Amino acid sequence: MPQRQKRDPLKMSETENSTAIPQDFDGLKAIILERKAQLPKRLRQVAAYALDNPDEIAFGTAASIATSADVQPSTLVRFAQHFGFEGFSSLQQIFRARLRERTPGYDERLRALSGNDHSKLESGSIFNGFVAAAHRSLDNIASSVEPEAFERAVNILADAETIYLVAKRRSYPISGYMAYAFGKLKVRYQMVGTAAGIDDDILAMAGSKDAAFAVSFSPYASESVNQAKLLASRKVPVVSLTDSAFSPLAESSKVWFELVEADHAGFRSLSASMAFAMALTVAVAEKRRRIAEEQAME
Amino acid sequence: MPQRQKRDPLKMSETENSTAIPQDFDGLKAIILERKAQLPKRLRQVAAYALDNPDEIAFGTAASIATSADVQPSTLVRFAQHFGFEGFSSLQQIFRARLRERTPGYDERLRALSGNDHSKLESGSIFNGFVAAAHRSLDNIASSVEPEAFERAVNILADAETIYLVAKRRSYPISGYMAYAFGKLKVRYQMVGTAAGIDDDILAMAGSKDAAFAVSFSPYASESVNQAKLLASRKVPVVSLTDSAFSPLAESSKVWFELVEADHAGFRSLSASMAFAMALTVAVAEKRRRIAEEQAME
DNA sequence: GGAATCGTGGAATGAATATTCTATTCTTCA
DNA sequence: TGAAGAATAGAATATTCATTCCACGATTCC
Repeated sequence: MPQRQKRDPLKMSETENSTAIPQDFDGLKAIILERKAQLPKRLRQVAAYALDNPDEIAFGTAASIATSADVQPSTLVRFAQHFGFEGFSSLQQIFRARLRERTPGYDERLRALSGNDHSKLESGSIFNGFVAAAHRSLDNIASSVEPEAFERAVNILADAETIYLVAKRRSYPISGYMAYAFGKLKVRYQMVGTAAGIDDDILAMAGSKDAAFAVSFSPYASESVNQAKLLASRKVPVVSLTDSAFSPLAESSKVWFELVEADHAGFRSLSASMAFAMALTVAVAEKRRRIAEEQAME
Repeated sequence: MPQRQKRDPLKMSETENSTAIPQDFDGLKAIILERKAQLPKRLRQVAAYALDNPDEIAFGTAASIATSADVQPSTLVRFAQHFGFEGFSSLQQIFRARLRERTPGYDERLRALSGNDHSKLESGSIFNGFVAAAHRSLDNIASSVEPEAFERAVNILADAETIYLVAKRRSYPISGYMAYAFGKLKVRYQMVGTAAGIDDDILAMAGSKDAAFAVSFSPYASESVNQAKLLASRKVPVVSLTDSAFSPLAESSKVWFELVEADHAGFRSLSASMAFAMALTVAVAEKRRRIAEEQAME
């Protein structure tokens, strides 16, 4: 990095007026947060980016960071000078020092997970418990979900005109999130079971060109099971996510996944299910994009 | 870093003869140690320096490192090329990546993932990516959520008569799941923003004896932000979950948590958020149970 | 409402950078 | 010993870099 000659000391005093130049990352973060309200538009944009992507600042070049943050390189320099630094490079040193000081040792991780500060407080152990359970759940699906089955599920859903999402109660947030993602990805979908009463009408529109994704964990919501059955009888291919090979959903499904969320104190979170749902959603969208590309080629 | 045109492929094959180019720091370290004995004098000098001062390699320039290691800059380039890299810069990336990935346990998981069957199929890599991202997210919250803040949040919500849940769009599944869990746990709650139009009426019922939990990630839904502001102005304590210190939610919140979900290919799942939400929900319910017990004793 | 200050975008600039090239020194084996 | 090859040092080069500068909008303040 260029180490230019120092600026005129007299001019320096103009900028470093009120507070001292921060010497470490925490100090810098504090000052940025303190002044964030008074910062001009672009500088605030840089501030937000810097605190959200400190690693990028540490390693990137002014040009690359500027592109990522959607700002001019000169804005980065102005930002640094605004906080009393000589230029962008000296600001960058703070971000680099932050990475240097961190001990990337095995010990730290171990302490963070088992014996960290959280366990000192009463609620802390609950927090730790759920984080650990989520880790276990993820380890679980990585091994229990068969790649071939996943591939088949993606193909089924990618070929569908409309994807019907069936989920109730505990599973509902999963389909809710998929609905959100499908919407963003421009994949046509239809949620089943939002408003009471009209479900049958919605399901009546489903045909063999469509597909469905059903989620239900024990104790299985009878509605979801029945709706999956109904769809299967109408030749709509069903992909399902459930927690047991004996799930009533399995019989109605062309492909189904067994996903057991690890629990903490009897409560299960949805961490692994969410990762699975997102993977499936994106994989389907990606597959569709590729199909569309191939068709455009012809 | 200068990205020159590729070298002559024929000349390339001279260098990258036997083994593949290492992709991570551990692999590089192994190869260096393996070949260290056969290395020429200056290259061995560089090898020793590199393994002893990895941070210097990560942050320094070729010139500065060369001076420290008492070597010519060109020697660094030759060293990098000796191990199959295109130049010094690409070797440096390895050292930088090492600092970026703060979690040592994560490396193993990633390698375990990329080595399993999933990577053979096209959709498999997407699946792996999201599982890995979820792991990273969980590692993140374990260190970024302060136990004291968590404790305060639990206290606020446990003392509330009714808990108002504020979330839109991407965050909606989180509050949806909390609503489900609160219902099972017999904690009085009220979702905000389900049916259009009546939100203001619902919020009008909230008072200082209640509390709110708001979730919003960038790009922040203006509705959520406004509703949190409104609640705060009505003396309703607000606990919030968001992804940046710059989140507009932070201003209105008594306690707020910064939780950045790791992304895969630009898509973020909700795995860590779900674990957090569940931990908070159960911790609140647990706290309430204890309060109720204490009152019963009197 | 006009002047003045501040913030911004974008091109210009020279310093610094990684890399290549070549002359020289050091090994190695006949 | 002496030639052939590898390894090295150091200058040369093209590129990239952070920074500066200036013109143009946007605010703010009389």
